[in-house]
Amino acid sequence: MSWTDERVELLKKMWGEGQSASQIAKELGGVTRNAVIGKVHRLGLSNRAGSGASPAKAEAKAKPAAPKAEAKPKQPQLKTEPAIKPVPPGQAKPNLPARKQIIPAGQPLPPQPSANEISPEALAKVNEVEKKSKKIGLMELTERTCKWPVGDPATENFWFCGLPVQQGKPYCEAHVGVAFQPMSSRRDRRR
DNA sequence: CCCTGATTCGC
DNA sequence: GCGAATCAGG
Repeated sequence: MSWTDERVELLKKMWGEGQSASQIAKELGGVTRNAVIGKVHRLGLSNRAGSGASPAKAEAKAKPAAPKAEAKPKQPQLKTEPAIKPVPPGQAKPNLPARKQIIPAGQPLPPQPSANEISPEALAKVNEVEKKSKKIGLMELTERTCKWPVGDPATENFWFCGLPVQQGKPYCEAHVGVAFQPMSSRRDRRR
């Protein structure tokens, strides 16, 4: 892949938005984050690195509007999540919405408002992932392992997903998908 | 271990 | 110019 104008523009845009190099690379496709970083540097879009060096770099842009107001974008990953509706993984084995209300043997779920609609895609994904889950035990849980419980805690066949978590989240990507939902739009997922 | 950007240097 | 490898940090 080459750096076409469009790709460079997208790069600039995303970088300006504080997106990480890996995210940009992922979006662009065909390039690694290294490529993105390299390009960023060549474009002179370098960030103010706080590597202890004197950041006496004053950026003087004659730009009318500089939409950059991050105090210290050390971890720009933390974007303000839109309102989310956490769905506690009460039911160890996510079942299809055949029977709506399921009372798990373990802990009683807090009164679920009603709608428990999870996108079929997400559910399907979970089912697939479940096969590949590491099936780790409670002891093996770390900060980076998906803590989604599978099975009945009261029985032998109980484990945790254990796949790499999505950064910042307690679950892997698939399980994040069913645990967190955008407030208003359960419909349409990008990608 | 996961991630981040920064830099180098052969291509 | 490009980007993998490496470096330095969280």
